[in-house]
Amino acid sequence: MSGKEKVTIYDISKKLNISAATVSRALNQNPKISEKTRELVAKTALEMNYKQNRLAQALKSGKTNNVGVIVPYINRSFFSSVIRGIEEELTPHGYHVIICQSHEEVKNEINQLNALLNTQIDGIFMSVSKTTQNTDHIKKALEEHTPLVFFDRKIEMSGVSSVVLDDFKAGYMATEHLIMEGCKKIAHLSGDINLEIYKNRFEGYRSALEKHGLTYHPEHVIQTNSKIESGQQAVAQLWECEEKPDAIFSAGDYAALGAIQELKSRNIRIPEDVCVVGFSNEPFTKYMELPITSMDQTPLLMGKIAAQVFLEQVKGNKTLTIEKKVVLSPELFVRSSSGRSILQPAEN
Amino acid sequence: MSGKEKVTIYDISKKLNISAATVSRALNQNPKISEKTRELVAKTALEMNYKQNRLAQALKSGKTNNVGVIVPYINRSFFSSVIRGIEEELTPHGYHVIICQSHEEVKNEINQLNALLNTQIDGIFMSVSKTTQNTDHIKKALEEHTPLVFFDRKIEMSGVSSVVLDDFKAGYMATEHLIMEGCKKIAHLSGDINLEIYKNRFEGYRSALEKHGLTYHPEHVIQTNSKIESGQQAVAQLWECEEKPDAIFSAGDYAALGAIQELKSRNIRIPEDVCVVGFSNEPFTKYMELPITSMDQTPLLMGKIAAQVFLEQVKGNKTLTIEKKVVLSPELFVRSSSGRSILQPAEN
DNA sequence: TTGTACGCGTTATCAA
DNA sequence: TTGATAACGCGTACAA
Repeated sequence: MSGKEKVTIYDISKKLNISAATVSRALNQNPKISEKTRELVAKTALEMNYKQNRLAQALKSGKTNNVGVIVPYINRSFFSSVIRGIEEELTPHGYHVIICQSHEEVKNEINQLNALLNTQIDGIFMSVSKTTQNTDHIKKALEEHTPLVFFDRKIEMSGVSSVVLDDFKAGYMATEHLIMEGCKKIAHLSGDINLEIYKNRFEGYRSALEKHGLTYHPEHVIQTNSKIESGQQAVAQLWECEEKPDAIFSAGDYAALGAIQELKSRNIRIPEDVCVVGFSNEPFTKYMELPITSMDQTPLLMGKIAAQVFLEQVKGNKTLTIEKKVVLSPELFVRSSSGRSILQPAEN
Repeated sequence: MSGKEKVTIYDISKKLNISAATVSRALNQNPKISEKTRELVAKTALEMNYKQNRLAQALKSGKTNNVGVIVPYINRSFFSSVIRGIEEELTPHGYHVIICQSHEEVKNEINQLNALLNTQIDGIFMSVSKTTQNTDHIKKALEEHTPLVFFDRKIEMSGVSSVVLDDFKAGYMATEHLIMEGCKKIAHLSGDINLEIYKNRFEGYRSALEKHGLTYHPEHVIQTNSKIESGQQAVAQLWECEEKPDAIFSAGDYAALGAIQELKSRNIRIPEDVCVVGFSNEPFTKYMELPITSMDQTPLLMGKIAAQVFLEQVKGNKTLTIEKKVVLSPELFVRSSSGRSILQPAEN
């Protein structure tokens, strides 16, 4: 009903016969303004349906109050939960979160990153794509002095903060759990070893084997991607070995699911004959008829901490860049796919 | 290495001893500029690592080249696929997509909507939250003359375009499929009837029953939410009826999953004793040991069409608002949970 | 306590 | 073909 065209502080100032500066000050709770005018302006602004033009404000102040998040996919439970964590922490501080997907393609990652920088974002949170080898685009971004926080999948560079999972520990814990369940020949479905996280999970697996005096069989380690099919193929390949595994620790839930499907089709009992552990604690792992044991990465916490690191960075002295590396501990949710000792199905 | 501070067209103009206006024109492929200066400017801009300040440009032009998408949750396969569709269609036109979540809360929906409008977005795509009854915030948004396109969950208002699924048809198809499989007593797990989509699915269900001469039992319709538990409870409730159902058409996949879990725990065979059909074609439906028949909402297409509707709107005459209502046809993926006649498990 | 004037980076209009 | 200048909407030193 009220105004069709955008109303500015100038319109308000004309109506009230005061200067635009006064209106601006009144609206921004500037202390040196009379209570009377402040109220009058507030009232009039409301009446005229005034909306602050954040573009102009941002252009002036150099701050947009927007932060960008770049993730491979938004529909992975892990990533969407991290985003949720960032949102929850940043919203009270007036920040708005812009979400971008790289779809695991560096090309998109570069585009999204540049788009965000061009839009004059106040900070960037990112988890690099699997195909990111060259890091020039990230180095260039750093030159712009936009705070950058890596989470989960980081790239090692000085001056950049990161919040990641202790993937080594996670790999170690998962493997040790399988050993405790009595497994002796534990196979590992690894992810792309180019990514630190998968390398660390693998190292943790290997270390646990060693610690417990189990021999490491290189042919029991199969590289998979996050697809169900690759888990199926991995099992097919593993069962060609003369030494068949009695457990599988998968670095991803989807591959674990595929492995389970393939094992079942071969009439191998789970967990009696083979125990399976996945990674990420995707919701479906607990929905399954045979719920899958999985490693939780505490994504909500990861997002919140990443946001806190960012806030410290912008609140602090701008000229000095602080580098903060946070490492979170994983949590194993033991379910029927590996819980031989569990009598009743777990609640989680 | 190059520049620490932001370089502007003014810096370039000083370096080349030409006016900033000329630089701007050269950069914007303005026809009345000599080829020589154009190249010179382009080269210098690159050298100086010039980046256009989109904020300033947006302030000037009134266009940000950003569009906003508001969905209840980003980690639902359906919504993330729609977003993907919008992205694919809009990226080639230079638009960038800002994603927001309402978490099914009107309060958040209002906040996100206002935040987007304040950021001077060029258009908004939205799927309203379940709790949205009052539509004042949307009406207010319309007054700002920002193109708005509803998808999936719309609110009926004149002058607003929408792209939705033919939910009546979907409900009808699902039910008819069950009838074809020989089911006579089909129960329905409905969603929140306040939302048009769920109401239409229910109407479709009812219409199919009628068409095929089956009696409608009100006690066979249970309202559920999108949680697994509500599906379990619904079955518990249904099996208290004297007339036990021999099929279940659920308006959501999660409720369908819960229903299946409960049926199994009661040793009821699927699909022999009871057939189950879900809705949304969430990925997990085909991962299950017993894959679930589900209705696909062609989300990718829905996103693309919504984007096209938006493009038509901004390309066309601004003063006249066009209203376009697109209705898409659903597609049923028949799987083991209802496919009695299927001998081999379906591929999809 | 309030007003004046300027700048943020860009583009568009008018002259030259 | 190019230059000078105003304008987009806001915030803020400086002056009053």
